[in-house]
Amino acid sequence: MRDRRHGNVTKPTEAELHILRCLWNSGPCTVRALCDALQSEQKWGYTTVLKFLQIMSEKGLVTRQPHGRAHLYAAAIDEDSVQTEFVGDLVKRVFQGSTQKLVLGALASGDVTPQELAEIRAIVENLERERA
Amino acid sequence: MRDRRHGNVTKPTEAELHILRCLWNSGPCTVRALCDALQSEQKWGYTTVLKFLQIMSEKGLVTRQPHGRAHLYAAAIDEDSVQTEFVGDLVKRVFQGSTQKLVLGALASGDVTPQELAEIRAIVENLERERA
DNA sequence: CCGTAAATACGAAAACCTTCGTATATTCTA
DNA sequence: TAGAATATACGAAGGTTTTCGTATTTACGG
Repeated sequence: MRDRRHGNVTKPTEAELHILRCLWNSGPCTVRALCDALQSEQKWGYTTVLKFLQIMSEKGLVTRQPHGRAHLYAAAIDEDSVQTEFVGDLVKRVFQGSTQKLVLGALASGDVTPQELAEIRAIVENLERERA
Repeated sequence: MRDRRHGNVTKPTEAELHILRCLWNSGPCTVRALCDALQSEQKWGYTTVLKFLQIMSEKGLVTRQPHGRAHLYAAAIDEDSVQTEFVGDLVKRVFQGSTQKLVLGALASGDVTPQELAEIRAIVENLERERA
């Protein structure tokens, strides 16, 4: 098994992210169920999805267990870890290491609703209080 | 010329980012100057860097103009655009469209200094004021 | 028990990215 | 001016990702 691990988690590819998102949202699925669930965003054939799952299984991104004649696949890593990893990567690669710049960029680039802004402010204030 | 444009900007690859970072920091460079400047982070051969620049030129990521016997290459897109694009992409791909979650993730994952926190809070407050 | 449908395994083609090697053109310089 | 540097152009090898096609196995219905 190839091992591209860097810190602790393998960074999923684009296709793998699609599948993981589905698994995170829907919980463990069979290949068929995944295909159906993905129907709206991806027009993948059955064997394509299966292949991805096999690869992801090898990489340790999903687990699988028998379920009748088929298998149930489940995400083996949680969404937060992946998010944290991608953020860290992005900060290093395009924000020259500055998390602050990333946050600024996100706020600037964005469609952040007033409610979200308020929530973000709350979080920041919380962090500041915690660290005081 | 291949065209992978999605919104308006072509998303640079890993190697391309290294080069762009250099160009953003140093301004227009010859291939040789780039090689030297990259020496610390990348051990690329001359022709490798040249090849990247040729590809990037085709993609519209850099411009070039004659300069003596050689050429001067310059970034054709600014850092902010690229940062914005990558953030937007990340939000869509791993934060299910929520900029807020990205910001939260960044703050959580991170080594953000107290000063940076304060600056971020200021920005948020500013945005809130602007929108009020 | 047999054939049909559904699931899995295997392998491979095409695209993209990284990385050079080599060949060619251009320019100093001794 | 001939040879040595230096630049550029071209092409190709090797790795990863995406995407299926086909072949094989498994299970159920008649």
